[in-house]
Amino acid sequence: MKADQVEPNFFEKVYEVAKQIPYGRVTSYGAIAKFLGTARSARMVGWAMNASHAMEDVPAHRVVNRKGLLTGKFHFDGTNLMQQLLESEGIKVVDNQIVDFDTHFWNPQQINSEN
DNA sequence: TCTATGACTCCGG
DNA sequence: CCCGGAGCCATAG
Repeated sequence: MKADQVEPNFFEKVYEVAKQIPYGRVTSYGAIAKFLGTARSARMVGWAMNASHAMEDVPAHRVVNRKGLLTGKFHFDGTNLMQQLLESEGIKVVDNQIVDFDTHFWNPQQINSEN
C-alpha cells in the first residue's frame, strides 16, 4: 500500500451510486465507472461491489455487466440468490441474463432526471 | 517492486 | 450477437 493511495471515496462513490439505483432497475459496471470518472476502471467497480458485502444498503444484485449478464452471481451466498433478488423486483432473468436489459437499464446520470 | 488476478469493456473478424 | 484478443487499473501476495 502506498501512502498516497487512491481516493478512499472511490468505494464510497460506488456505494452511493449503487444505493441510488431505483427499485426494479439495473445498471452496468461501466456506467457507474464512467459516472465516477473512472470509465477504465469498470473492473474496480466490481471489486468495490465485492467489498460491498459489508454494506447493507448496496444492492449489488442490481449491478451487472454491459450485457445484463449476472456475472457476479457466483459471489453471492446462494447460487441463484442474485437472480431471485432481481426477480423479486420484477426483473426477469433467464440463463443468468436480464431480460429486456435495455428497458430496465438505469443510468446513474438520471439520478436527478428520474426523480 | 513485481507479478498475477479479476462482479469489465472495447475492438476486429 | 458470438468469439478471441488486448487494454485498464486497483488490490493481494
